[in-house]
Amino acid sequence: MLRMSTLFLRTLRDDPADAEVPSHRLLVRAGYIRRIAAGIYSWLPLGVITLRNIENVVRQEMDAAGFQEVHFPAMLPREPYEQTNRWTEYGPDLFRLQDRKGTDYLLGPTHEEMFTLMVKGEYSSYKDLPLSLYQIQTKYRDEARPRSGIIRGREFVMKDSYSFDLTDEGLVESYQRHRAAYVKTFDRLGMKYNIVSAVAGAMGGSSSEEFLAPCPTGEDTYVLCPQCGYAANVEAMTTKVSAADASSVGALEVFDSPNTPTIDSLVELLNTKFGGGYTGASTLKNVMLMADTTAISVLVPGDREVDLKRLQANMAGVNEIRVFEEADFAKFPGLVKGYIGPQDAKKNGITVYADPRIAPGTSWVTGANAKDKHALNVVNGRDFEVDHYIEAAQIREGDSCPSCDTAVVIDRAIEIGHIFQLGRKYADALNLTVLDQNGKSQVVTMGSYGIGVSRAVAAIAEQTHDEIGLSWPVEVAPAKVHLVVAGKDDSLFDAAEKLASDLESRSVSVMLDDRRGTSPGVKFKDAELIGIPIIVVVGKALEQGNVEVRVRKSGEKSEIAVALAVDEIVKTLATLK
RNA sequence: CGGGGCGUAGCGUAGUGGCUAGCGCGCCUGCUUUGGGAGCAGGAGAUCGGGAGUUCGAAUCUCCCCGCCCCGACCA
Repeated sequence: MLRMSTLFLRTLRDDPADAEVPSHRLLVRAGYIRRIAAGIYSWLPLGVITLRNIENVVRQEMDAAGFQEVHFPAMLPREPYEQTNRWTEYGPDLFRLQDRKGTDYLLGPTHEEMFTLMVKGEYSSYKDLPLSLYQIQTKYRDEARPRSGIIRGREFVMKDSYSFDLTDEGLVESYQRHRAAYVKTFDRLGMKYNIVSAVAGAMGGSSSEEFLAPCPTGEDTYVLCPQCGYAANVEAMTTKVSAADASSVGALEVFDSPNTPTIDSLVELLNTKFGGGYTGASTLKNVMLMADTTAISVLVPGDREVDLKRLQANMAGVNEIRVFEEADFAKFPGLVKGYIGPQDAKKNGITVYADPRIAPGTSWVTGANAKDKHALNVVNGRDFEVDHYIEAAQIREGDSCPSCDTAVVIDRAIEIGHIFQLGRKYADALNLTVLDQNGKSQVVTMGSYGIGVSRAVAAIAEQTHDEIGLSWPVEVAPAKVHLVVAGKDDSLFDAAEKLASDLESRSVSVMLDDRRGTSPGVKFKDAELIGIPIIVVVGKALEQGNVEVRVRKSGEKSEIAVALAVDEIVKTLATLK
């Protein structure tokens, strides 16, 4: 039982000045967390209990799925990360340190290497597979910009699992088992979430999905189809455009277009010169970029920007994409800034990437590779060639769903889970092999699965709070019942003590506000701020032998005879999520 | 890393060169009060982020440094 008379807790009446998003503001005000440094937080008793509750739900569901818990240190030696090249690849996001002898260590940002090596150390037969291991552990990433309280911290608690299989089919099965376990976990945590397709990215995996908790303060943008349920991270959204028939399009025509540095000014000129009907979407934008050391041009419709994040996510093996600078243009004298078209790309030694919207046979207005000149009727496949099609254009609300053509909606969310099929990258690098039935050595294939446990505290707070405070789902709350003594009479305190122990004997955890001399108003405000799902008031109604039961989320109140209160509360709890 | 903002008691803040750095919340003592952040009286609590400088005099002006927040870049 938590007693407020002695609980290490101080609620704040004012919002902390450094907190902006609701979860951060309320978790600090209600005394769950305190900031220590940018992106680094301490957990006070209420916070620790809440975090543990989430951990336990996660742990129970992992165990129920047959995955086994292990634990690694947070501080790790350099060598394994050297072998997978991540000591270098991870870059400045990796916290590094040295011991007294000058030997390098790191604080683990994720533990693929350690899990791979652990399995390698114990297992060497196909008979031992499949295997899934997990841990709940503190991770460290020196984020360029920690933000939004515990939504993106530099130290955070994560559950990470890894599956080990002999075959690709086995990997798919392990992946599905993790997916199912995640569904159960997030359901129990009372979260709203969408499972969206994600880009596997540099990790080299094939299939990847994210569990996104929708909320306005989320940092991830995703599309959702209201018709068929298609959901994808913006980066993974695909565009379905069919080829056009260009046989009736006239020959390419170059025309004078002075002073048309922008798409708008070009469209205006087109409409004056060639009659109405031209829009930004009629024009073809040529964006020059450096993909590592290669100069590329990316084609998108003139009314859309290139989404560098999407482009990068879809460009395997490229570390850095940046826009052309003056020095780059200087190296390609054939490119006339502001008047670039794909027609001469080959001649200029430029690799052409095009968004799928630039379908074969489509006809465009674009630069003519000469100052103050544009070209009309520039047809893909006839007047220029595309080397690679790639999802590059910015996605908009109303774009059509790739599976059913309905207009999609765009929403924001917090990423709370990510599952993906890693494949053999780490097993290869660290030489994790087992003998198969024929006695032949086979490289193991892996999956990797994460849940942001401390982030889930924030995500749940974001999704469930209201204007007066937090409002936890039953499984997560630091206690199930917040018992408030409203009044000064000893009989009230005695009745509350009795009710509290009766509840606890029925496994209903209680936080008892047994503070003497604290006014009822203060106790009510605190209860609402702290967000325990049921608030029971032992006060003036006791004269009639009643207590008042309030449901935090709905605000419903009812008076119940003390004798019936425990049963009634147990019943009410069962109806709440 | 680029842009913007900020740093005064545990929290929220006032104070643009001049007296002992002010107020609210919280905290301590006493009395009163107890169903919606109580009242009165008394009290404790500050290296004004740090350093250097300008000045008779600096929280306030100048320079350097540190830290924090927001937007963007970045982020399996």
